[in-house]
Amino acid sequence: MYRSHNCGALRIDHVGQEVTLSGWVQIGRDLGGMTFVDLRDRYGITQLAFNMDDNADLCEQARKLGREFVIKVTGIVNERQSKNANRPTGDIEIKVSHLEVLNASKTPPFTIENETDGGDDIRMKYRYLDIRRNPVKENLIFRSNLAIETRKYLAGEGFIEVETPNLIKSTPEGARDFVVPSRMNANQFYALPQSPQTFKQLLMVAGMDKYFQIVKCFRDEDLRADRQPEFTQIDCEMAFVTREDVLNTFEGLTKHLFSTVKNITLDDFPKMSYDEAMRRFGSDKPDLRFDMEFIYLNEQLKGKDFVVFDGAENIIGIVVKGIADEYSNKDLKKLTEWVQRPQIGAKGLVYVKHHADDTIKSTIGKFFSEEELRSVLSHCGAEKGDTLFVLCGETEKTRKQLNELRLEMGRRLGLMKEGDFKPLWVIDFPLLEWDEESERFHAMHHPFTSPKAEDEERMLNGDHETMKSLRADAYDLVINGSEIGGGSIRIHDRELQSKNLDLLGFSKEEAEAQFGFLLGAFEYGAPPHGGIAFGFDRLCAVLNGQSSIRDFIAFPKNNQGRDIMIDAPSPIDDEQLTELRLDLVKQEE
RNA sequence: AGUAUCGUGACUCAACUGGUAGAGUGUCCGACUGUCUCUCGGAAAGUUGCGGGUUCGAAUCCCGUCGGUACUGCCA
Repeated sequence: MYRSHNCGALRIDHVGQEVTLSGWVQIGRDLGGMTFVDLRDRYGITQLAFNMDDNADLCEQARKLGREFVIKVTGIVNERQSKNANRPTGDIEIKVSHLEVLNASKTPPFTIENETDGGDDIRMKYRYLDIRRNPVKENLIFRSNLAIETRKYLAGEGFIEVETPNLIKSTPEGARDFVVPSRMNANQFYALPQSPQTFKQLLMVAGMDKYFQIVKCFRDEDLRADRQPEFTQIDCEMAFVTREDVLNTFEGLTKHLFSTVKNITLDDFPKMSYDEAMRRFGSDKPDLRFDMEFIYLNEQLKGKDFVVFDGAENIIGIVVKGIADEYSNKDLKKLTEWVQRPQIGAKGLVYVKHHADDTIKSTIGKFFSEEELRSVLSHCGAEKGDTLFVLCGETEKTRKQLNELRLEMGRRLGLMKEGDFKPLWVIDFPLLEWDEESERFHAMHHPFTSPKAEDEERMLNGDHETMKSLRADAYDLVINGSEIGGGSIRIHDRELQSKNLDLLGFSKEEAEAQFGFLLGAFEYGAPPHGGIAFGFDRLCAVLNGQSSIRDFIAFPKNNQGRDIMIDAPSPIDDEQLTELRLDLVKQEE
């Protein structure tokens, strides 16, 4: 027997019992006459006590233990003479009578402690040691709880979990596919799924009614802190539903998860159209933890012979509370440079400071009288101490830039408070997106998304401009400015689906070759259906107020998509290549 | 692919912006009978990622390269 209890289990009531514990040596404290060893496992830390007077040999053995040795001990639970209130097991210790080293350990490259993590590269290389650390360990436990509660809730709602294949067919739409050569079918390839999209729709045609799956998805695109090449979705599809049914189900799921895993009760989620989100916040995933809403200032600021404003399509501002006296000219210059960085690309930054002493200072003082500036400030609801920031230019770009500034100011002023959760449904996304480069439409969500019922007629007959204005029955859940997931009501009519593929630039033959199986299925009684998918990794991170999903994944990949620990991807044998009938092209430059 | 930033003992960082590479943690040795980040004494440990260049002199400046991270492009 390796253990009768774990290292987090023993309390004062166990005093007198003989127990056996196994675990890792966290640290030893050698006091000469006696030695204490902290024994750690997933559940906690228990102190082991060795005394020279009781058993000198054993005490000598304990002194020789190094960090991260795996040991097994047997002994009597004793009440401590000096207790440690900081640990759940702090009232007791084990008076060890038997010690066995199950496995020695080299000194780890970084110490297994909450704070003293090494750099990212060394943590990833020794991920199995990193996971021994409390923060990472707890993240993985949190993830597990979230998955278990998701299954509980959806099962309770009558959903069934169906697995879909990982070796599927490559499609040109959307992200790049990871591709797997087929040995048995020479010169042909599977693709790993970017999502189980078509399969879950086929399950609806198959009458499975309410499907879900916690499933790995794969996209061969560049990585970010919140993006991995393989990631996990809570994927779901329902038949005979409207948008409201889908939203209600997943609002219910989200509330359930917050309440069971975080003990937080969420109010009903507000809804906002895509257009409104873009207009008020310049983003399709606005962070509603703070306001700083956009204020449109064409009327107030145009026609005063300031060419920059007069030539702009739109002039938009935000009011930042209470920084007028805090931000020096130098600070504002730095902020201006910040918005001028190529990543944001604003031409300049106009500000109007309303100081606490009621004076006004502005970059556009030359072009506007003080009275005019005061009137603008009051139009914007700015008070003493506030600063109005203004960007101008082409509407879409300006909104995007001002969104970045808004988020930056929110960060600087500490308005993104930990423990504050502001969910939002963004609805009525555009159906199609015009891509200048390829001169064709892309599906904004995906090619199976249904237009809103009232737009269906226009979709069938409209011209190019009409197509740009079509709205889809598509929706995203946004929490604290992070896109948690999205979905749509799907097309279930063969003709409408064909039309949509046609708009997306597929010829009849291409459409048949790529999606024939789905179009065919639609001819055998496809029910109206819709669904949604949540990014599971991102949900874990957002619930914990973190922006990186890596520490919620046991073995994540780095920026280059590499697994540092196992060193993948890697070359393969010539034999394997031959078997797969693959030739490698020499890399040039 | 681009931009920014970082790379210094095992780990985390410092080194006055060009003038003898240091500290904490860890490791090793020794002392210590109630510690719990034990304490105290001592020791070992560095080709400053790599390759060039400028200079009397480079961790520091320049060029290149490799690697980490963040962002942009990209990601229905």
